[in-house]
Amino acid sequence: MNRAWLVKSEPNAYSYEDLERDGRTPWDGVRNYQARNFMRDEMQIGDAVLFYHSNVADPAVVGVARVASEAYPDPTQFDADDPHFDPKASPDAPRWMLVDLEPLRRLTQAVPLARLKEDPALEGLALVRRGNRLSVMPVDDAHFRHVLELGGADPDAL
DNA sequence: GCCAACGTTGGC
DNA sequence: GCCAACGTTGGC
Repeated sequence: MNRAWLVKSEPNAYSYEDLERDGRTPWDGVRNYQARNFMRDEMQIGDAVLFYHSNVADPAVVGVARVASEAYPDPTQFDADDPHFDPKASPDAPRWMLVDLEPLRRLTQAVPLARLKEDPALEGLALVRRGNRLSVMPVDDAHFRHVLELGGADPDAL
């Protein structure tokens, strides 16, 4: 049984359209231990991932992606020219792990944060918990299915 | 190990 | 641009 997840991305930096264009992308730059642990320890190939656009006028879940690789070291941690460079990491002792993501399908209707917040069926969804700053988080299967339905997608047809 | 200072996230 | 929430850092 695959699990479901949600990742946040600022569309100015990397949008769902960018993921569709690229076909596949390493989910790099995550520098939070809890988020890393989810990717490193719990994500499995084939898991479904809600793709959320943050830091925009109307933040929303806009598409579904899929985990496309096992976890491996985030190469940006070793690159001194990269903004996500971590001087305390080395190839022998990597600190930050990531997985690759592939686009599955864009939602026919984006599901805005405001909509998620007001829906009693989504109570407990980590994204709408106050003060939540995680950029990678697990999503209950029932919540996942509900968000897809709100977005006009059939959860059984992924 | 405590905790104040600081930086970041992200909604509004 | 503001600011609340939260994680990290570093002095002690």
